Formats: sequence, C-alpha cells, structure tokens
Amino acid sequence: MSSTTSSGPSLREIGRDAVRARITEIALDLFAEHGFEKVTVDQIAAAAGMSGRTFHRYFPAKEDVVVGEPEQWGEFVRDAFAARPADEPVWDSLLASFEAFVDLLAQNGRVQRGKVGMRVLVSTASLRARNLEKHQLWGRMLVPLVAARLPDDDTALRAEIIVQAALACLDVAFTTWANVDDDTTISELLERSFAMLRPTG
Amino acid sequence: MSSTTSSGPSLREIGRDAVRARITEIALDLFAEHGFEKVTVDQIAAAAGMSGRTFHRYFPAKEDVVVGEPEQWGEFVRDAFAARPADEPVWDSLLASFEAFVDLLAQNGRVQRGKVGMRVLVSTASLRARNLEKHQLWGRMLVPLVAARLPDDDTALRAEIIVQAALACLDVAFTTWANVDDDTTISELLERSFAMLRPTG
DNA sequence: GCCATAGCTGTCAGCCACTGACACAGGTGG
DNA sequence: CCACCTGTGTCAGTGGCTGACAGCTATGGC
Repeated sequence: MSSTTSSGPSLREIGRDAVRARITEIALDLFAEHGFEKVTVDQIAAAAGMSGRTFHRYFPAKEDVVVGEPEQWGEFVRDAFAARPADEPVWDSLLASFEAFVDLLAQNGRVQRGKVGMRVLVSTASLRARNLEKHQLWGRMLVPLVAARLPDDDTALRAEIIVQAALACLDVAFTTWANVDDDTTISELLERSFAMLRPTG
Repeated sequence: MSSTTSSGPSLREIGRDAVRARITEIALDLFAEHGFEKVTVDQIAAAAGMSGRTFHRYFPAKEDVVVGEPEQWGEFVRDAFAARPADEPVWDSLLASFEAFVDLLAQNGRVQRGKVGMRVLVSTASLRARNLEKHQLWGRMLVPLVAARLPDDDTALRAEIIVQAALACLDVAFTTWANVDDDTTISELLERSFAMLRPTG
C-alpha cells in the first residue's frame, strides 16, 4: 500500500476499501469477459493475489462484488428522502432522492465501470435476483417515511405501492441505460419513467 | 404407487405431477416449522422417501419447491392478457389477467397452502429473490404485448414501466395478503393496488 | 411368454460457494 | 523485548447441484 503518514483514525478502513475496490475491478473484468457463472471465486482471488478464503472475508457472497453494498447506499437514499421538504409530493421527493443517488455514483467515477457492471448484472439471473433483493431492502427503509407523509387512511398499502413503483422506475432506468449504447443519462431515463406513473392525486 | 388401471395416455405425467405435489407438501411443512434454510434437501428427500438426487430430478433448485413453475404460469398470464379486447386500456387488461391468475390458484386449492408458502417465501431472502426472478420472466413475456397496444412513441420504455409497476402491485398484493390474518382476498388487494397507480392517460 | 427399450431411481464422485477453526506472519504499543 | 491485534493461508467440512453409471420396472413388439 502507500506510505503516506497523513491522517490516522481509520487507516485500516482505507486499506480495506482499497482492497475491495481492487477486487471489484479485477472481478468485473473477468465477469465481462467470461461471464459471471464461468468465473470461480478462486480464480478471482488468484488474479487478485489472495486465497479464496480471503476473498470471502471482503465479500460474503460472489454476487456482492457486482451488486455492491445495498445497506450503505440505502441509507443514503433514505436520508436524502428525509431531507426533502415535508410538503413536497412524495413522488417528487422519491425522484429527487434517486437522482441524488445517481449523482453520487457519477461523482465516484463508478459510472464508467458501472455500465460494465450493469451489463453483467442484467445478463445473469442470480445477479438480477440479488439486485432486486437490494431494492426490497431499500423499500423497507423508505416505506415508513413515505407512509408518514401520506394524509389519508390506508397509508400502509399506499406507501408500499408507491415505493415499489418508484423502485421499478429506478430498475427500468438503470437497465435501459445499460442496454443502450448512446450517452443518454440515467437521470433523463429516470425522469421519463417517473413521469409515466406520476399519480393524479 | 397406486394400482388403478384407468387411463393410459400420459400416465407418467400424472404420476410425475403427483410426486411433485407430494414433495411440495412435505417440504412446505418442514420449511414452515424449521425455516427454509435450516432444512436440507436430503432431509426433504428422506421425508418423501427418496434420495437427494431424485429430489433434484423433480426440482432443479431447492427454491423451486416454494416458488413453483414460473414459466407455465407466466404463459397463462400472457395468454390471458392476449385474450383481452384490444381497445381495453392496458392497465385494465393487466389487472384482469392477474385476477384470472389468482382465480386459477384458488381453483387448484393452492390458496390454503399458498398462504403458508407465501409466508415462508416473504421471510427468506433467497426465496424472495427467486420469486422476483419469476416476475422478471413474466415481464419479458408481457412487455411485447403491452408495447403493441400503446399508441405513441417511446413504447419500449413505457411498456416496461407499466408492466413493472403492475408486477409490483401483484407482489405487494400477495405479500400483504400473506402477512394479514383476516380473510381479505387477494383480488381486493390487487384492485386497490392497481387503483393507486392507474395512469391518467 | 420373451426380449428390447425407455423411464425412474440410487449410488458414487465431483465441483463450487461458503464457513469455522487453527496457526502463522506482520506491525503496534507497552 | 514482549504481548497484542489484524490479516492471511491452510485445512476440513457442509450443502446445493450435476454428470456418469448401473439396476429395476413397466411398456410394447414379436
């Protein structure tokens, strides 16, 4: 690793994140070339100069290399939603929260590699499944906040539907973006998707 | 198994379906009692009087015992949608198709056991994932038909969004139904869910 | 009645993802 | 110099899943 002697608190954290990023990079290349299922964990580990056991100390499951850390990003989206003005229509708040998430990915430079990752993702059943699990997790984090903003009765079912529909929009936007070669932005696809379902009331 | 000498054409098919049903029954009981992940395939097989290898000849994956045969039911839903009048709003056609599917389950008497199955399903991550994969399969079957009915441009993205939103409604309806103790019907939940997203145009 | 065939089954061996336990190397702080 | 903590490799084991082989049984032609 590097030998800079700057900050001190979470030096180990930094190293850990760097290793994770390196594994992700190597694994994504292998997946893109040979397909997710044809690449074994031991192959990834060998290419990264470690044992298979150590790989699993960084990623509990092989799928997590592609899907990422849903918990962490889910918290970001939840906080972004919570920071929205309380009198804003929930649909608009959800759109804004998702766009903040997309911007966050863009800042990290993950978008370039993200397109490769998304193409691997949408072409592998078990990865799609794992990704949809992530959406369910986000849903469980968002539904209470959305329900709290709804006025009338039946907030439980309505909040669930709204959140699931919004997540479906997010999924469609990402999937479409990954499958298209031009440089249409995710934000644009997201806005068009949301516009189609914007509720009347 | 039995010694009745009735019809002859697809006798093996009948036997095969019967065995599948029996495995499902036994496995669901075990899952409900001990949890999906604590029950091994070999345990199910032993309880059903067969080897683990034979279990996998009936169900390619352990999850398929709970999730069922998505391909088959997906074709039913697709055909139900195709049978709807071409001038009906797609949203209404989708609702009607899903209700036909729910009725089909009710006729087969699967609903009673279905509630047990759904509770196992929603409480296990890998099962939720597999079930969402099923939805994706249905989506791929429905999107072309929906797109063909849309008038304007941009039918690809719009059809995708409509179908995904409808499937989200179906998922919420089933999940809510499984988690509630009263005898609210799935159809009722489905109609309420659809009503919330019914597009203006 | 006899045999060929096809379908179902069990057994065995093996792959792969994943996990727990243990030992060893490295740097850190006393 | 000595604990100590962390990261790692190795080993062994579990569980899902698959391919190959062999035996058993029911079906169909003769």
